[in-house]
Amino acid sequence: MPNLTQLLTERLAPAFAAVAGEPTDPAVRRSQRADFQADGALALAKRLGRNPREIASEIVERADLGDLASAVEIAGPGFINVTVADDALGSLLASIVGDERLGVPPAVSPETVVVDYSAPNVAKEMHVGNMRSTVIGDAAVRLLEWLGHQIIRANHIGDWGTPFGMLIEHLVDVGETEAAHELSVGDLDAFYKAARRKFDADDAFKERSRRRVVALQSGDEETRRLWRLLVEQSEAYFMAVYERLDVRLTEADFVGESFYNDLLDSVVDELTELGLLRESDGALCVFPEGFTNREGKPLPLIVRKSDGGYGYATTDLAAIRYRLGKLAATRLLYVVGAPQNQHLEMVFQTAREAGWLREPARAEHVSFGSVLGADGKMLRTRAGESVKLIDLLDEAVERAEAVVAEKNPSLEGADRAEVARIVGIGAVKYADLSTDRRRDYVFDYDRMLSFDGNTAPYLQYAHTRIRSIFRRAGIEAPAEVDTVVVAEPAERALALELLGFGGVIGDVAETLEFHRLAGYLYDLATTFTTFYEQCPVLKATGDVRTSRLALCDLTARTLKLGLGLLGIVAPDRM
RNA sequence: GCCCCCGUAGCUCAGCUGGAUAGAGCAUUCGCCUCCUAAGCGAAGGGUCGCAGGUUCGAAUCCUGCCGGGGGCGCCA
Repeated sequence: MPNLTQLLTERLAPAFAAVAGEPTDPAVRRSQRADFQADGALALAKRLGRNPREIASEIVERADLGDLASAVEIAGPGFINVTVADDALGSLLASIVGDERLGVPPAVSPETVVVDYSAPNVAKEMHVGNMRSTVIGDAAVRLLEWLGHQIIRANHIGDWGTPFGMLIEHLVDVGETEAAHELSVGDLDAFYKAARRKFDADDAFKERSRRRVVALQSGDEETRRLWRLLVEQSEAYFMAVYERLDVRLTEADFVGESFYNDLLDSVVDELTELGLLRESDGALCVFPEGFTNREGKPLPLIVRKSDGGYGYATTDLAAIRYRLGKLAATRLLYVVGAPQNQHLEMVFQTAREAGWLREPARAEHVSFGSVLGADGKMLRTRAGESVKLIDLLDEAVERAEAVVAEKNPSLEGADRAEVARIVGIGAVKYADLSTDRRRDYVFDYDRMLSFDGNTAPYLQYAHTRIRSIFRRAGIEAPAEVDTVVVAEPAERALALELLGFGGVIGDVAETLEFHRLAGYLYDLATTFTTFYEQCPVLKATGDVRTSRLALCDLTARTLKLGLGLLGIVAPDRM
């Protein structure tokens, strides 16, 4: 069952086409004056050089809205206002009562989508920047998977490059057992910094590190073993953080930079054959169309450094070629911070020029802004260091537990701890997902854990409140209904809101603007509470009671599903 | 110098391909618990949509130029 906006668009489209002489978008949207308004007549009038109200009335005469609309009016300069018939609302809702997918069909043409996200660096702490990538990427994975796409999770961890000479030498100095311990308990920054300190202060160590890089790159077995130890211990730690965060990433999703090592030579070969490489200051570069440097000259993407080594650009090119070729993906999502925008666009453009990236395949930079502290600057500890993600999460859960303990003293022990975890983690994720990802946002525990406003706890609570209706009454939600009664204004408003879910999902699947889904869920929850205040459920009788129960259940399921697609759990009680 | 992102109520944010009197939450003020969880609901006040032009029936939204904030601009990733 398509969503209402789509349904109205389909019904109006023939009339628009007839008047326009060609396919024309009716431009249907929700309205404050009526249920929906179609604004297409105005644009059409401009194009035809005619009076918009006349156009609108011709369209209305021709349009066959059948039983869908109870009133169609022309207002203002030429808006077509549509009031949906109560019977239509009732039967549309009834049709999704028994549907697990709430009326949202799977994608018509499923794609293979690679989602590149999280990407922490080996032997480096996970911080809030990794969190945004992880949380947004996880939401993308959940949503697109639910829509039936084939998802390949790509955790492009930083497991290669010059720092590893230094890290391995430090590992040797500290001793494998001790180093493994340090890394697995999550003291990654200390390990990295110690190595860095020695590297900066000790020339002999620096020299050892350089030789070690060469050994690593030439495949020296002992060096590779030590390297793998570093990677594995770090991965074990990352997995612990992912578990805490409750995201879908698994061990199998670690496909680090090192994975592409063997493919780098062939990337250079292919780019050479294509004539895309040029030598510049000793380095081999691609100069993708449309990018210039500060002198206005073509901007290079350095494919091979003047010392013969490869950098991250080459790895990214190998990865995009691999994903489009070997993995046959048609959609590539790079959930990476905004500063990388130009680099990624250059990689995409190069892939186009190389013929790897062709329609209908597409690559998208799912860009995001920074997490700021209360001072409006990048989030830091009092000591000025970047905040460990795991500490951030622990504090959120701790604060959530205090709030839960205060609000609901009857919840104790393991139950309370579990609710605190769900609320705390949910609050952090929701704060991240509920504002436009491109913008920076201020990290504020008090606001994100508030039960008022557009927060996870508010939505989670709205869900539990509905569940408690059924629990207290000792009844099940109706498995099916013939129709849903929408006599009261609050019932109508809720019905319209519920039927908007599919449209939002489609929109977000395309734009990956998860704050729109968040905003929808918040609107739904507030619309529900109004309904709940004005329309007694358990005290109602007959069909009214049944349909109100159905409205409650549909709301709860929509909230649970919607939050679930954002990676947030909606508990039954809290 | 060039490029990208951002600028909306005191604060934190929405505002979907330009559409009707710019919406929430917090904070402030007022009202509502013999009634399905008051962890809630209702109402009020609060806006030169950074500034100035332009496009048009119509601009927070599109274009141009400024102002302010952040980021990027060749061998780190």
